[in-house]
Amino acid sequence: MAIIQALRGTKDICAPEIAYWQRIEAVVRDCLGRATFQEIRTPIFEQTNLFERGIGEATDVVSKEMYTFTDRGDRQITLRPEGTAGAVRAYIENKLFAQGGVQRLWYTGPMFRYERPQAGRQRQFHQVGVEVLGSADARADVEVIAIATEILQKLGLKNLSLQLNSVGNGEDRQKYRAALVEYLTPFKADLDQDSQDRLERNPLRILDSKDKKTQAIAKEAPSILDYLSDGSKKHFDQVQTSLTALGVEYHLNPCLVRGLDYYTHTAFEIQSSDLGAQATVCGGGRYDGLVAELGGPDTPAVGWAIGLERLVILLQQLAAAPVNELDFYVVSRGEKAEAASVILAHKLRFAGCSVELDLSGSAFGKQFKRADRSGAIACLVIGDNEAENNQVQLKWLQTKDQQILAQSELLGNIDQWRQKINQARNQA
RNA sequence: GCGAGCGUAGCCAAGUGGUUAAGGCAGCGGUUUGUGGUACCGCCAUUCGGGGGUUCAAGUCCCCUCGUUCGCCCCA
Repeated sequence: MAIIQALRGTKDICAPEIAYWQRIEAVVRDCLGRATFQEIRTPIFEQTNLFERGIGEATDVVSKEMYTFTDRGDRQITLRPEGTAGAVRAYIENKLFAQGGVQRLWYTGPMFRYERPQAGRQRQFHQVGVEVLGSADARADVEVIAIATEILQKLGLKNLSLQLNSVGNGEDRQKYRAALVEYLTPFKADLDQDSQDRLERNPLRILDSKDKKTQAIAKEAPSILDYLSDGSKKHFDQVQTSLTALGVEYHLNPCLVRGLDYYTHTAFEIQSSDLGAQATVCGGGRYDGLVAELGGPDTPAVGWAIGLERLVILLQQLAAAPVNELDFYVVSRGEKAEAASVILAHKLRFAGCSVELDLSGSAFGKQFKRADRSGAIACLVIGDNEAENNQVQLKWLQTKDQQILAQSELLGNIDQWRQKINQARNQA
């Protein structure tokens, strides 16, 4: 009980699981790199102010989920709960807009929200996100959505659905909000408690309540799509037409409302049916007002974030983690032989082989047992005899064939030996 | 912040008030002092997340606490 453990809602990512993370990172880097996105690394904490202004003080994230503290210089500091605000701050502060044209940025790293942990939800979690700044073109929305689907597809994920909506511009939303409140007010007594509370504060969120009675009422509510201005409507039509032309399937969901205040026009989520209650794998949308809100030039933008823990959960359901392929397992016995073993192992690694060296000093029998379990293709044996003659015994673990070689022969023709290793591996 | 379930070895666990806490996997040692995947044998929890209480007697019942899981809320 005296052991110190990781804080609630945080965890260590260890051996078999780490393979999924590395695979995700590789796919993400590849897809975003080819689409000319530049990685940006911003601080993990920022002035509390940034999130209050950017995300919105009334949102749940800001009002009750932030890790906020005062540092030794009396500064109000918050561990970032999401990545967009920091990326936009960096865009403004570094005057990336001065380079002209469109900036395509991506980031990855830990985010922090003080919430009760649950399946697919932690206090420290990780996101990959993209932000395209400086274009109001519907193609930017489409590009970004298409890349998200590409990443998920290349990871082999199934059972995903893209939910799509438009929340219009500020003016559209205000009109719609008034109409919605007008519609809902007569039903107020029939709404669930949370929704009643939200009627004034944040009525749009009532639309995606999980309460059955509320859902039935929300189903008949006026749709935001009927309140879009001509410009908003045209933008959204272009997005939809283009997605269809691309073959990206989507479900129009007028009840989709996102929890951060900065969204305008296109809003979307990619959900999985294999995740339990926290079904959203990727969420994003357009945020044309945020850059100006944070003190930058008026700059339209669109982006998304993917929750990496949730991806890992899905990948784990699909297939076991790949194990590292091992070429050689080196066993040795005796003082001279043991001294030779570490040198041989290192030289083989330097030549490009993967090599595990048995350090146990136990009997050969035990070392062979471990060699067998290591998954290595070949075992290299150095005992007193071999050490005496600068030789090594090479044992093929699958066939049990073995042969004595000069160490110089093995190292001198290592490419040929590696070919044989690969042949043996492919036959297995 | 609210609700429910769970916490026995590194892992999976049996145990539902009564003498010494099953079993399996992994690990270590041996049969086999230079040759593995099988088999057999041995070792591996003075103690059941922590604290308090009830009782002649508690892993087992009660209270508190911590952790964990799932759900609500919210979101990635």
